[in-house]
Amino acid sequence: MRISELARQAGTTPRALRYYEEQGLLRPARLASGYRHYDEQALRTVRHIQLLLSAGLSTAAIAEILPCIPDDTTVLAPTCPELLDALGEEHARITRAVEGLLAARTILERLMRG
DNA sequence: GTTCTCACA
DNA sequence: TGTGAGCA
Repeated sequence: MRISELARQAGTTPRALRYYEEQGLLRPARLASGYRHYDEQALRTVRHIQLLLSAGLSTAAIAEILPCIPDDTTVLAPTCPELLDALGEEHARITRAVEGLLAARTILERLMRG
């Protein structure tokens, strides 16, 4: 399928798909016309990308994690043990971010109480 | 009509 | 990431 079709099925925009490619997250084939060509697998990959982005991961981190996710799975399988360290860092980063937000919320609550 | 690349305030 | 230009 072409870029607009994949974008439609994935609920995103062609712009975003080109960006993913630029970041090394997708490698669509090229038609003689120069148009990008995506297979059905691309849709699953895009969904994985969106899931990881929603988890707050950087495109760089996603580029490393993506190849460790089986093509046909919705769940993130621990196929690459060596990746656990990197994921642990992301987890720690998110934990720090959450703590920061909780602190910010506490300050706002105090301000609102007057 | 659709996609491509490149550039931008 | 959006938008527009200028092509093919």
